[in-house]
Amino acid sequence: MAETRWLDDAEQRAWRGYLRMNTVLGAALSRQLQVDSTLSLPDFEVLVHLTDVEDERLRVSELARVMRWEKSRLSHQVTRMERRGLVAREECLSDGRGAFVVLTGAGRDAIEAAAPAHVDAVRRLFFDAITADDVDALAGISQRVIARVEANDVCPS
Amino acid sequence: MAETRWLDDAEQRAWRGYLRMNTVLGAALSRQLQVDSTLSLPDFEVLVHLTDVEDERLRVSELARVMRWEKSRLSHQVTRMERRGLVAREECLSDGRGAFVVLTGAGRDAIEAAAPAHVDAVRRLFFDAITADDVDALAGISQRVIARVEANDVCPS
DNA sequence: CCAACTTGGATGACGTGTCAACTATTCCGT
DNA sequence: ACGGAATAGTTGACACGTCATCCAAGTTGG
Repeated sequence: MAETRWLDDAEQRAWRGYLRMNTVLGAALSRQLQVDSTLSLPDFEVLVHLTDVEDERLRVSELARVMRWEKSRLSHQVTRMERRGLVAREECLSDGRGAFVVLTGAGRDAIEAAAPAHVDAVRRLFFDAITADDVDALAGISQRVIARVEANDVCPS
Repeated sequence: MAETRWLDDAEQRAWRGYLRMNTVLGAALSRQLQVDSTLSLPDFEVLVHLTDVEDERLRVSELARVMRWEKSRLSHQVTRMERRGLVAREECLSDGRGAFVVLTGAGRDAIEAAAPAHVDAVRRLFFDAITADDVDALAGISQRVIARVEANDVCPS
């Protein structure tokens, strides 16, 4: 490998800014959820995907796939959520190995209560701070970076 | 609160893209470090700040301040790094409560070995994927969002 | 049919982060 | 000088993520 090319001034500004935006925005949104609701950000994501489907139930592996989570991560998360009654596990009759994750009434209540304030926070803290051009620019940047990273990874999906 | 205004199409694209860029880029960079070095991303950050100062030593609270980490978080991190010999704690003579975090030889070796590949990864996965205009746009977006979030928080810094 | 392989999922160990509680020192007003 | 408040730092409990491992149930080739 040739000698390392370090970041120039503009790049440093952008990189540090990006990192810091991530941390402060992520922290603010997750704190907002914890304060205004009974849900964490990971809880919220799981419940969003469950409410999105017909029967409010999904096979564990299918849920992991659409969320792009590792099976193990989802399994741990479901264990924690099950303990609090937000979801339930149910066995799959047609495949003895399989399991469903099922939305419970408490889970539905929780996300319905939490969603409006969360969306408001995203709008208030993010979209209200930037212009329509910024929105498009960011969408483009994201797509290009994602493509680059995934081309770099072993990416057999 | 009036009824919630949900995200429109362009906003959804930008938001999902942004979130996904965060996760894939963060995962790729932290995996790169773990594979090519003996350091994690948090290890790396701590060591960067220690190598940045004159004596390669900082008071715990000063280090926490410049990194914008909670004291508690830093204390846990230092405990783990101390266990691996990357840093050491030293008591402060002029203030009986205080403590220094000191870079060790092993810590210096570790970050010198890890830094080039990490910077290369940032360039390759991020800056090589976007244009100079994108860099400036992102810096601007970040600044505005950070300002907005910090205005929203209780922000007595 | 059955042994090898694959797949779905759970689990345990450990690193990381937050929050709340705690200890020990220093500071400060009277 | 002394008692209460602020400060420095650690600790423990718990949530979250990753990795490696394990197990049970399905699949498949001979």
